[in-house]
Amino acid sequence: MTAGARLEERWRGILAVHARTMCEIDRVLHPHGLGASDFEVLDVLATEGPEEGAQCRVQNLVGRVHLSQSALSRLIARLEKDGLVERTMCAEDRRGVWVTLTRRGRDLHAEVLPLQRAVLARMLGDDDQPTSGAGQ
Amino acid sequence: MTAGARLEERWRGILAVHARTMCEIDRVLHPHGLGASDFEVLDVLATEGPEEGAQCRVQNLVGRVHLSQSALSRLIARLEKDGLVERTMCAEDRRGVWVTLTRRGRDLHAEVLPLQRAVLARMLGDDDQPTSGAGQ
DNA sequence: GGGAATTCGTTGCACGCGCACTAGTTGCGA
DNA sequence: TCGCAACTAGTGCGCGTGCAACGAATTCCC
Repeated sequence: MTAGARLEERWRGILAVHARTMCEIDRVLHPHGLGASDFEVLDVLATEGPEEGAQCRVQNLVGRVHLSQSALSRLIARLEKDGLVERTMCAEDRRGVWVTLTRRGRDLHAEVLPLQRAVLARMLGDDDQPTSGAGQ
Repeated sequence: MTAGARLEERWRGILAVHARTMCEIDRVLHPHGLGASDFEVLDVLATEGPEEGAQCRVQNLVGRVHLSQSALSRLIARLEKDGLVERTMCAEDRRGVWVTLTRRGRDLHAEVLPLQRAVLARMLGDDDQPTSGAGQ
């Protein structure tokens, strides 16, 4: 009984932190034409292959971001339209698609990374589970 | 530098737990015609006023669930359409709207609460921050 | 008392998401 | 060699969400 309530409380804390942080990341990234999911993909791409021209399959990305394949597919299409990534056919397995970060995408990621980190520091570093109605 | 990476790691952990738990709650609740947000509202309503006929303003709900007013407004409309809540005019402040849990809504909440708690126990009770690629 | 500013809930609109399905490719066994 | 299952990525569709604008009611302040 108390254990259930404790779990509930913890869950609400996670919900609160997630909502506020996500919302803030969105707000900070929006002026740069990105959403939180967009950044997540860019970040994975930049982390996976720091060197120029590093490639990554869509399938590989699905496991690392919290999106369905369809959502990821469309998101990559938007990113490509904005010139941040490029899609190239995989010669070895013609079903697969290589996704590569363009120079522009890499630069944009480097530009907004500090902003995202600042939000994280502000939201997570301070307190991470305001138990009851602490702040607005 | 390391602090930033640590923050990033923690954030990814929160993201992962949130996504998996939320998704699982959705899956468990869906057969009962509810989504995670629906349950959240029902739960707040049931917690706020355990007694029959307890009322709550929409405005009051906005601060407790992580949704915009517009989303909440439509959600309540859906809940009302399903006969789980009722909207009545507030005589004192005619702008406001009282939201009351119906008998059916209260019963449904009592029915699915254990399911949600079970998911929470399974997702949160076990481990809450898988540092790196621990599980699928 | 009367008009401006504020608050409350709803609605028009566009967009991102997941589910189910499709098209194309590969691997395996008969 | 053929056929079938498994897999990869993309697409049609419906839906829930947030932003901005709106109408209605209230409060403030002169």
